Amino acid sequence: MPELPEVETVARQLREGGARGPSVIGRTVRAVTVTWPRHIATPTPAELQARLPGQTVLAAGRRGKYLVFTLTQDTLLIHLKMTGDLTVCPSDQPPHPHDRTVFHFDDGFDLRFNDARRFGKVYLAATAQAITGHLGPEPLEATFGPAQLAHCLHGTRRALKTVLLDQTRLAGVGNVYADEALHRAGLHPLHPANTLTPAQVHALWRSIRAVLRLGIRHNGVSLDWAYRGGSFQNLTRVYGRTDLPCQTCGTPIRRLVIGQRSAHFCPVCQPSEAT
DNA sequence: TAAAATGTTGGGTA
DNA sequence: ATACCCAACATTTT
Repeated sequence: MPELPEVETVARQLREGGARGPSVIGRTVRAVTVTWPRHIATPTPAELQARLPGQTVLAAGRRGKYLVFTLTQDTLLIHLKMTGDLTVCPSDQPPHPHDRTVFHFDDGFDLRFNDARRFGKVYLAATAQAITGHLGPEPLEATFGPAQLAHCLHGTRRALKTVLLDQTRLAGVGNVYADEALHRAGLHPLHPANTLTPAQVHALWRSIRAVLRLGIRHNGVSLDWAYRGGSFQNLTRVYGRTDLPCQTCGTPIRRLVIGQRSAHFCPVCQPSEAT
């Protein structure tokens, strides 16, 4: 369940306690079970299992689509990729079918990383920066204004949709929220990124922030078995609505494949400028 | 059965 | 050197 609002929802729930179990803050790792070694991106599984015990969780947050846990010595980062989810529960609770990496705390609770597709990754590093240093700016930061978005779009003729998904240009936006933001801004997903007028950049900036905030308010998007607990899927205007009427103008929503990802848009509200 | 699904990365090509 | 495309990762669901 991977985009910024979904990751933000998980981070908040793990920090404050909630739908994913009690808070992780203040708990100390006793041991780590690794059932799928390739889940551990860095360091080696053995080294991770040696370094984590004894470290206490001091903070839980998010950078882009990475969950960031600040520990006593190191920083633990988790990327949920397509199907990952995290929950805190008593250690004696029976495991779920796709539990992969389990962090056992010394107080009888576990932090369980469930991941059907096994694309998720665990990182342990001295600083978060070592793992997230390549990411672009955070779209919801107070300092992220239209000028910062213009910089993200600068110097490439690639499709807007492709650039919005490029985490090194802008962190956190994924397939659902990119489509929704482009629809609200009235921009075609294939529009070349470096040809927007200042007014269009401003509209896109507002749309991105509005859509991400709305997603967070609704705890993200629930998609079948992969992620549960959110309701934003009921509010999408184009994503997953192929052939259904545009809620603005009634025209059937169309679907294109751009950069191996589906792009949903309204051909009337989001006209293609070129040719 | 074929197709598609929220994401990234690394290699090859132009 | 840079920009960009595409296969690969592994599983489930429709």
